[in-house]
Amino acid sequence: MAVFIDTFVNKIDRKGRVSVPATFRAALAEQPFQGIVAFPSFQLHALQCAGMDWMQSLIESTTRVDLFSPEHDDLTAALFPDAKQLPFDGEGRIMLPEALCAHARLTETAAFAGRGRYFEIWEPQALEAYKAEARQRAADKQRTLRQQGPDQGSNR
Amino acid sequence: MAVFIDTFVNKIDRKGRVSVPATFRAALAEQPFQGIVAFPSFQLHALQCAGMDWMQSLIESTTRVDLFSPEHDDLTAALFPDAKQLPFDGEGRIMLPEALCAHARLTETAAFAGRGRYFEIWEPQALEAYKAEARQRAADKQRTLRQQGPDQGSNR
DNA sequence: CCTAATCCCATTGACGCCCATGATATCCCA
DNA sequence: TGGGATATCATGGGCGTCAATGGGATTAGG
Repeated sequence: MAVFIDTFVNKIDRKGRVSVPATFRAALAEQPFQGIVAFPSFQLHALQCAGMDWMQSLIESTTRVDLFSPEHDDLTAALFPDAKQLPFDGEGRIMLPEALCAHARLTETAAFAGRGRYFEIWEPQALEAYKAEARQRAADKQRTLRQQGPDQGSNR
Repeated sequence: MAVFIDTFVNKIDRKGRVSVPATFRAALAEQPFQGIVAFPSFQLHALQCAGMDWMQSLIESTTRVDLFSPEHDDLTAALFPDAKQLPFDGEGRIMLPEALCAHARLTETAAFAGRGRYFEIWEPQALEAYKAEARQRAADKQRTLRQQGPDQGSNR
C-alpha cells in the first residue's frame, strides 16, 4: 500500500496548478485513477489527500458505524460531500479548486506533507506552526507507539 | 531482520553525499527500497535511520490508532512529515538534505552509529560526548536488561 | 462567443548515474 | 609467514536526465 512521508513545497502557478511531488505520484502509480482525492480537513486548515483506494477504505470504515446514528451522519457529511477527485495533467500537476484553496488558505505555494497512509496539503507556514504544536503535544502527553513484535519500543 | 552495530565515520563531500557503511548496506540488501529512511530525533541532535520496512511498521502501528483522534494526529504529524527517503546511489551513498544536516549539526563528516534495529547519524564529536554520558548514566543508574524469555519487558 | 480547463512544448536547475582514483583489507600462494 | 595480487570500499567529479515550472495553443462547455 502507498506510503507518504517527507514534506515538499511546490509553487502554485497563476492557473492554479501545483506539481504533486514525484515521490507521491510514484506511490500512486499502481492506482487505476491517475490523480488524487482531496477533501478539506474538518479539524485543520489543510487538505487531506490520498489515492482512491484510501477513500474507499474510509467509506469502508464508515460502514462499521451504525447507519442513521449521529456519528455516521456527522462523519459521512464531514468527509464525503466536499471531497474532490483531482486528476494529474501530463506533467503530474493537479488543479486546486477555489474552495479547497480557500479552506487551506493557499496562495503562492503549497506544502505536501506525508502522514503515512495519506498526505496533507498546507500553506507552508501554517504547516510549520502545526508541526511544532503537534510535537509539543506528543511530548507533553507522552504519546508512544506500541510496535508490533516480540520487543516493545517506545519513542515519544 | 536487519542488525546495526559498530560505528563508522565517513566524509560528506561537497555535494552533500555520504557513503553508508557497507555493513549497514548489507543489512538492508533484502529490502525492495534500496536506501534508508531518516528523521530527526526528537531528543537528540542526531538522525534516526533504518530501512523502509521499519517505517512501514511505524505506519502500520499508527493505523491501529483511530483516524482523526488527537493521538493519531500528533503522532503522525511528529513522525512522518520530517522523515525522508534517501535512496542509495550506485556507490551506496545517500544525499543528506539541508534540513537533516542542520538538525544533526553535520558539516565535514558523519558518524553512523549502530543502535541495534536502527542506527543514528551524528556529528562525530557530539556522538563521543553522548556515548560517554550514556555509559555514565547506565552505570550510575545500574541499568539492566531483561533477556528474552516467557514474558517480554522493556526496562526503563 | 467567451471563459476556463486540458494539452503540449520549452526551459532550468538539481540530482541521479556513471566512471575513475586511491586506500584498505583480503586472499592466495610460495 | 611474508609479500604480492585482487577485491572491496570510500571518495571525487563530469554529464545526462528528469522533475518542477511557465507559457502558449487547442478544445470543451456554458
